[in-house]
Amino acid sequence: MERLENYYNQIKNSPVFFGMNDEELKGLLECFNARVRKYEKDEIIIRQGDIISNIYLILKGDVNIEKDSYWGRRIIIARLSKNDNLALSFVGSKNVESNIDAVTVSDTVVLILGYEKCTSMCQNACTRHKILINNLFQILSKENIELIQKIENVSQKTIRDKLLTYLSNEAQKKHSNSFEIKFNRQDLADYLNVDRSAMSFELSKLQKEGLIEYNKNKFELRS
Amino acid sequence: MERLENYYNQIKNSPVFFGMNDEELKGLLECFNARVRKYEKDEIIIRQGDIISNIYLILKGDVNIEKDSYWGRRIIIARLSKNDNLALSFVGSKNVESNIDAVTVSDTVVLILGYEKCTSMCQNACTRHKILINNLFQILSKENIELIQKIENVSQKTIRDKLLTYLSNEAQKKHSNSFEIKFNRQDLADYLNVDRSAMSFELSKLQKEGLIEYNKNKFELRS
DNA sequence: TACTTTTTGTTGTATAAACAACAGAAATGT
DNA sequence: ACATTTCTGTTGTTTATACAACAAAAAGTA
Repeated sequence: MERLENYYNQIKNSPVFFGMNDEELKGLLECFNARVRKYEKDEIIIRQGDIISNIYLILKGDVNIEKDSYWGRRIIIARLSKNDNLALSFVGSKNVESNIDAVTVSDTVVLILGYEKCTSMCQNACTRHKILINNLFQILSKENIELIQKIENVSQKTIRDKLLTYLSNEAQKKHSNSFEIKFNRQDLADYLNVDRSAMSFELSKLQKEGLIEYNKNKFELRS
Repeated sequence: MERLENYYNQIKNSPVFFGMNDEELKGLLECFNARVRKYEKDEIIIRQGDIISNIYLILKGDVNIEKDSYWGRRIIIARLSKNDNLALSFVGSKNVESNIDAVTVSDTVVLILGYEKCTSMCQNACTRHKILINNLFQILSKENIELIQKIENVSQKTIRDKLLTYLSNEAQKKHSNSFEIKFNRQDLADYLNVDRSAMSFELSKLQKEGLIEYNKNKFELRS
């Protein structure tokens, strides 16, 4: 059984609670009926159709945001990890059903906050709530920008362009030409929305041409 | 010259100012140095690389959110219209450059609010500011959900599936099997990320097969 | 260590889409 | 009303990708 206290420092430093002092944070965690929950690999945290009224903060592990298309083809919208939030936009849009699944990729620990209850109780009056909503606004902004970047990735017309766009963006995020990606080949293909084998083929072509080098999940962009 | 007063009622009823009384709204407009600006067709309101510190609210007209890909191919991320906001996520993420263009599709009127100035002045203290940030959080949530839906649209593997997914989503939004879309063919193709002529061909095939009927921009889904 | 399962890379073939070029329709301007 | 421009639909050809089937490598298990 995981205890909240084990993660206290991490929680305190997460973007959700940025700018709060200990007192405010502790008050908030109580007000929100904060609890920690553990999931195993391949468990579903959120399902399409769920109504979300909790804030989910990943404390440990990796989670796929997925969507199953009409004929069961899987689309990976995003890969989230430590300090990321799940389905925050459905907390903001009340009574809107989730249009995504959140599926664990590894053993995962999540902090869950009962958003609804607290906001109706304190009427947004307390300082900590003001800080929180400001933070949530900023977090959602970032998510938004990343979704736009993902749209850019999948909107390239060839597999080659999708790969190069994706890898360049990753290099930029990591501030280095050499970096590790979190996707395995199948997941990357589902993220870029292409066939895995065709993508593998294109990857080795890019390597042969000297544009990139890779070994398993370590990639390097060559000038 | 357009005057703010001409749009006062519309502004009052927009999602940005939802839940405010006249006094709060007027105070806010003043505090934000609200002004109205007119754009002609094909003008660029926001450019990639801009730092955004204003809130933009469309009062009249239509605006494309676009991105130019590496070799000048155009991607349409979204088509916005009356009561929608432009680039709100870049207001939330300070000092992040816009990664999109906002381009008018017709003559357009926009309300501009100097977000930065006001928030630094009033320190989030006033009631109206609390209402505002709550509203912005909800608006951003909706945008987020729509971006995910767009990802679903463009992630279909065939033109046919993209069209059917898009048209079904539109029908659902309009609560009717018969509806009008705002895109012309080229824009729709850029939105779905396919070749226009191939898309035209697929549309008429769908019509011949009896799945849809259309005339110009009016579409009907047949069971 | 040997065995099984999962992941990744390779190839050939069928298929769908991009592209180019054009014609007709619709909209716009004079 | 006419000319001009923009938009839409159609077709043939080229090209890239999905798909299937398999081999090799890596990871996991007994």
